[in-house]
Amino acid sequence: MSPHASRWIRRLARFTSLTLEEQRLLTELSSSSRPFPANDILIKAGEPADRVFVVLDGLACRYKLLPDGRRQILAYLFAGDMGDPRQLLLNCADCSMCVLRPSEVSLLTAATMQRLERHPNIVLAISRYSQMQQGIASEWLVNVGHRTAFERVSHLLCEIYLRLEAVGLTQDHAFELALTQAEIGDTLALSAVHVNRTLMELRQLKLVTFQNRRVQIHDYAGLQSAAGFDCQYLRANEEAPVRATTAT
Amino acid sequence: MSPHASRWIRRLARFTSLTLEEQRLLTELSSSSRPFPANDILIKAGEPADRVFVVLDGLACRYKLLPDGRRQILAYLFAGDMGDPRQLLLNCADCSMCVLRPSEVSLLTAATMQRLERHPNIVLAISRYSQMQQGIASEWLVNVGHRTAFERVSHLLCEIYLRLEAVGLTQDHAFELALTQAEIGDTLALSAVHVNRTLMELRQLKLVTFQNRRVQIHDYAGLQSAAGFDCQYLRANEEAPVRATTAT
DNA sequence: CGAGCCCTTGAAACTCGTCAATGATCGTGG
DNA sequence: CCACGATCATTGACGAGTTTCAAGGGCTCG
Repeated sequence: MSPHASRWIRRLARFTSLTLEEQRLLTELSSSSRPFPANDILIKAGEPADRVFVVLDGLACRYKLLPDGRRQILAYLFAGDMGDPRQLLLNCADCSMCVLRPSEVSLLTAATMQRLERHPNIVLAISRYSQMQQGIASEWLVNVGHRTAFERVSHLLCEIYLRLEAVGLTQDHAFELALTQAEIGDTLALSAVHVNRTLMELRQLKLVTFQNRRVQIHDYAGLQSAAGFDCQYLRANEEAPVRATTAT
Repeated sequence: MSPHASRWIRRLARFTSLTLEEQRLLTELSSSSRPFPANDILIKAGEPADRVFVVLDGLACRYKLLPDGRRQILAYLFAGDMGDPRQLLLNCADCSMCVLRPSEVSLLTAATMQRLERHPNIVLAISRYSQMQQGIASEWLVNVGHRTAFERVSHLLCEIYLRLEAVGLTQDHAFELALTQAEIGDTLALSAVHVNRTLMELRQLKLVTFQNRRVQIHDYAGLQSAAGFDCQYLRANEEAPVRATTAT
C-alpha cells in the first residue's frame, strides 16, 4: 500500500467530495506505484500510450523536443497530479514525459481506468481536474506569449505556490521546488541566463528568494501584482455544483 | 435543418466511423444554429458556461485578454470545430470566445449533450477530437515559445491548411482565411508589423501568398520544412482502433 | 466620395539570447 | 576526509530578433 495516495486523493477531492469507499479505491489502484530515478523518461512522443501516469510523490513534466534539441516543457506534474485519461483514446502519445526528480509514479492501465469509470463521482472529479489542467495550459500560452520575463517568472511562482498549497506541500509561503534555472527556462521560453537575472531581480525587490531548491515568497501580494496573476484558472475553490451533470 | 452540419460530422467522423443514424442525430442537434455577426462575443471569461459551441460555418476563436488590453488567441474554431464538452463541468468559462467572421454557430445545452452521451460512438469521436484539440494547444505553446517569427507563421499556415483540408475547405493548396495580420499576431505573439514583414518574406521566397483573405501555398514541402512542421499532432489519419475503450 | 480599417514601410529602441568565463555546490570515490 | 568532476548558478559584453512609433497608401463599404 503506497503511503502517497493521499496527495492524489486530496487533489481530486478539491473537485467533488469523495466517499471513504471511493478514497479506498483510489488508494488501492495507486498502490502499484514504483520509484523512478531523476531524469528517467516515462514515455516518448509517438509511442503507444496505454497507461495513465499518477505522480504520487516527486516531480514530473510533459514536454516536446524540437529537432535542434530545444525543449518546451508543457506541464508540471507535482505530487498528486495525474495525466489525462482521455490520452488513452488516441493511438500514441503526443508529447513526451519524464521525471525531473526521483519520484514515485503509478501507472494505471486501461483496465484499471475502467474500474474507476464505474464510479461517476470519481469520473466527475477527474474530468474537472483535467479541465483545470487544460486551463493551466492556456494560461501558460498567455504567459509565454504576452508577458515579460519578469512577469513570467513571477506568474509561474504564484501558480506553483497555489498548486502545492492545494496538496499541503507548503509552509509559511515557502516550498521545495526541485527545478534548475535551465528547466524554468524551458518552461517559460527564456534562456537560463535570463531566468537567473530575473530571479536576482525578484530577490533584490524582496519579493521571492529561490535558493537551494527552496522558494520563499516574502511578499505574495507584491508578487501577484507584479505577475498580473489571477488565480481563478486554478479553480482553487471549485464547489461541487448541485446539478450532477455527466458530460463526455 | 441546418445545411452546415456536414462539416461537423466530417470533422468527427475522422475519429471513428459514424452510422447514418448517428449522423442524423448530429444534424438534428445542430439545427438550432443561428448566425452571428463578425466580432460578436459568444462568451466572456468568468461567465457561467452552460453551452457547448459548434461552429458550423465561419470562424471563431478562444482567447484571453490581459488587463493592459493585449490579447492571446488560444484556438481557432473553423467550420466543423466545436468546444470541449468537459467545459460544462466547471462553474464558469476560463477563457472568452468570439467569432472573427460572420458565422453560423450552434449552442448545445447540457440536456442536448446528454442525448449525445447515449451514443458511445459519438462520445468516443468527440473525446478523441477534443484530445486532438489539446494537442494543437500544446503545439502552439511550442510554436510561441521556441520558434522564430518566420517558423511560427509558416507552422500556423501548415496547420490551418491541413485542418481546413480535413473538412473540405481547400482547393489546390489554396483556402480562404479571414484573419487580419493583427489577429495572426495575437495568435503567434508577434506584432502586426512583424507578421507583415514575415508574410512578405514568405511571398518573396515563393512559399506562400496571403492576400485578399486568401492563402495560396506555392510550395507546401518548402513551407513544411521552413516551419519544422510535423503533422502528426493533427491526427490526420487517426484510425478507429480495434479495441473500443471507453475512458473518462 | 469619404471614413475607417488594414496593409506596408522605415527608423530607433529595447528585450532577451548567445558566448564565455568564473564560482559555488554536490555527489562520489580515492 | 579530502580531492575531483560534474552540474548548476552567476556575471559581463555583445549581438540579433522583435517591438514600438510613425506615416503613407490601399481597399472596402456605406
